[in-house]
Amino acid sequence: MPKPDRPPTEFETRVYDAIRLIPKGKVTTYKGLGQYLSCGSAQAIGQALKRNPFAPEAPCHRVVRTDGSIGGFNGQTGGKEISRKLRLLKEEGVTLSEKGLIAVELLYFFET
DNA sequence: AGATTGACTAACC
DNA sequence: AGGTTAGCCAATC
Repeated sequence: MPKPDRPPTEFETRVYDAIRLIPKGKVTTYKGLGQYLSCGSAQAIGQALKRNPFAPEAPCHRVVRTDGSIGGFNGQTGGKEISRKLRLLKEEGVTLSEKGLIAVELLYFFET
């Protein structure tokens, strides 16, 4: 309603394409994606992800912050949507603490 | 075309 | 340990 969808830009397409490569049970960070995309701004990545026009096809829930905290989901940085993200990850084998910190050996996909 | 925004980070205080 | 500042960069206003 508020804003009509628009065709994804080239940059966004690259982001979605990248996260699609993340296997189930693994995660990556905004920064890691940034390196893969040669983009020095993780924030720009986050912005691309928040729009996420491709629902489950682009597993944006597998992207977390560099410090291990959960990051955001569906436009929010806390609340209901975040809970959903946590649950999704847990079902995929990524155990998180209730605070959003990853409590297992991190299985980062991208990363140096 | 210029200013602002933001699912980020790192550096400082 | 927690709050602020500064840098980043694509999208949006």
